[in-house]
Amino acid sequence: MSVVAKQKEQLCSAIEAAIKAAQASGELELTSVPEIGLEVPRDTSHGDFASNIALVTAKAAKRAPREVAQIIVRHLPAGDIIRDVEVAGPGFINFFLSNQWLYDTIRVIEREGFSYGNSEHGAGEKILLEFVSANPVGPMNVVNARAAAVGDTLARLFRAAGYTVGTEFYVNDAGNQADVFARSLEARFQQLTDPDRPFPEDGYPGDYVAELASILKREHPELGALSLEDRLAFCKRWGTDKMVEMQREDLKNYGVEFDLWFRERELHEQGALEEAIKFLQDRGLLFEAEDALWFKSTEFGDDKDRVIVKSDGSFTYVTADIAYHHDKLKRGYTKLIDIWGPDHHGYIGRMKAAIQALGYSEDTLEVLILQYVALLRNGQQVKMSKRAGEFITMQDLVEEVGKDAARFFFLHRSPESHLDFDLDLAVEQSNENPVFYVQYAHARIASILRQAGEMGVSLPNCGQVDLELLTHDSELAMLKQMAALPEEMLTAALQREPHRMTRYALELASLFHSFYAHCHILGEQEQLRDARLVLVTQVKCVLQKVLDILGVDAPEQM
RNA sequence: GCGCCUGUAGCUCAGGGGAUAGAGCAUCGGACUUCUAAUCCGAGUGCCGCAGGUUCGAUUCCUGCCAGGCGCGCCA
Repeated sequence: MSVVAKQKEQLCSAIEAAIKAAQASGELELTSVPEIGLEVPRDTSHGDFASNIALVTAKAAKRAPREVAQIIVRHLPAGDIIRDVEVAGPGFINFFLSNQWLYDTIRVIEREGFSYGNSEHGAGEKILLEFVSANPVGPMNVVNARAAAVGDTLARLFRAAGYTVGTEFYVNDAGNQADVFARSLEARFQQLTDPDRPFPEDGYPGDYVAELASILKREHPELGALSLEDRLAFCKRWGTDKMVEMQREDLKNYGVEFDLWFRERELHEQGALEEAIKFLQDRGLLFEAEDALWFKSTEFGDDKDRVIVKSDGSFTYVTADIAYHHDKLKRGYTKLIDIWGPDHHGYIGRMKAAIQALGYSEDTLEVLILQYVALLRNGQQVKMSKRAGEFITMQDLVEEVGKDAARFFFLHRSPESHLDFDLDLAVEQSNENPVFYVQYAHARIASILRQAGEMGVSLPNCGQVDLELLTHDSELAMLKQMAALPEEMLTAALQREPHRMTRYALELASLFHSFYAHCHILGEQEQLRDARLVLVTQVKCVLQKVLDILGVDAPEQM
C-alpha cells in the first residue's frame, strides 16, 4: 500500500471512531455513515488531507455542516500522526500531519527504486491494446502519431499497474485500399519503361509510390514478364510489406514498438472470416437480403444491420474485424481496448454488437476515440491535401520537432480534446516548450550528483542521513508530490488519462526548480548536504520514471 | 435529421457537486562573484457558450438551445 493510502486509511478510521463516539454520546444522530472521503487539497493551507464528511452528513444529522465538523473534531481519538485539525470553509475538516509520512515516502522510493508507483491492481487481467493500425498504403499522419503516443503510454501505465498487456498494430493489407495501392504501384512500375502508361484515376498520387516502384524494378526486374493479375498480386504483397517495414521504422524512431503486427491477410489465408461467419450463422445471427449476407447487429443495440458478405461475394471490412477480434478473445485477453480516430466512432456500435454476438459482454471491448489534430504554422492552420501532395506525415513531424517534443505535446492534452499542434512552438526548443523544462530538471540533478562525485562525496542512502533536516517548504512540497505518484499513476491508467502524467512531471519539475533556486546542496554543511543529496536522488528517480512512462528521454546533460 | 467530441483568462489547455475557478505562454517588473538563467521571484486578467431544472451549494449533474469539428457506405 502506498504511503498516501496508509495515511488516508488511518485518518478514515480516526474519523469513523469520532463519529461513533459522537453517536454514543448523543451529540450526533446518524443512522448510517457514508464512505468517508479524503482528499489532498490543492491549497496547502488547507492541510495535508481534508475531508468533506461533515458536508455530506449534515442533512441526515439535521445540523449545520460546520457544527457537525466541530463535533467530529472534538471526538477525534488522540494520535501521534495528526499535528493539527481545523474546521474550515463551509465545513471541511482539514488535517495537518507531522512530516513523518513524507520521510517514509523517501524510504519507500529508495527501496522500490524504478518500480516506485507500480501496483498489482490489474493482476489477473489481460489487456490487448490495439492502436495506430494505419493502412499499409501510405505514410502515417499526425493523428496516427497522436494515437501512437497515447497507446504506447497507456500500455506502459497498464503494465505498471500490474496488468498483462499486449500491444498490436492491425495491418489492413487485404482490403480495397490495398488493391488500389497495388494498382498504383503496378502503374508506376510500368511507367518506368513506358512513361505514357496511364495512372489509375483513384490511385495514390504520392511520390513514395514511384520511389517504391523503382526499388521494385531493381529487386524484381522479372516482374514485367508476369501476367497482370500475378503482377498485381505481387505488388500488393510486396508493397504492403514494404510499407509495414517503413511504418515499423517510423514508430521505432518514435519510441513505439508493438508486441505484434497482425496481418489481415493471414486471417483470410487461414479461413478465419469463414469461421467467424459460421459461428454467427450457427447462432442464427445472419440473414440474406438483396443478394448479400447480413449480420443482425441491431439485436445487440447497433442502429442498423450490417453487410457481412457483399452481393459480389466479397467480404466487408467488418467481417475481417469480427474475425480479428474473435482471434484476440480466443488468445485469452479479458479486455480489448482499441484506439481509433474520430472518423471511426460510428463503428463502435457494430463492433460492440459483434463482441456480444461472439458471446462476451459489451464492455469487453472498449474504444477510445481520439480527436483530430490541427497543425498550426505562423498561427495559421496548415491545410493538408493528399491529392495535392501537401501532407505533413508523422515522419515529417518527428524529424521537425523531435520524438520527445512530439510525444509530450500529444500526451499533454486529454485524448478526447481537439488538439492544436503549434509547429513553430514545438520546434523552437525554447522555454516555451514544456518537455525541456522537465528534462532540464533531470539534467540539473544529474549535474549535481556528478559534481558531488568529483568532490569525493559519496552518495548516502536514507539510513545514513537525518531526513528530519528536510523542512524547507520547497522540500516538503516535492515530497508531497512524490508521495502522490502511485495514486496518480493508477488513476491515469484506470481513467485512460495519460495527460495526467505530463502534468505530474511538469509539477514535480517546477517544484524542483523552485527548490534549486532557494536551497543549495553541495555548499551546505555535511548533514544537510547529505539529506538533500538523498532527496534529489529520489526526485531524479521519480522524474526518470515518469519520463519513461511518457516515452521521453531523461538526459543526464543538456 | 441522428450520433460522437469540443466550448473555461489575450492564446494553448487543465479541473469537475463544495473553500477566493487553475497552469503554461504572451505582457510588465525584479534576481546570475556561489551546484546549468533552458531557471527562479513578483504583478493584472475570467457572464466557466446561452437558458431552464435538481441541490443547502452547479463552472461541474440533467434537459433544451447556440457555435465549431467529425461521422452516419455492400469504403476502410
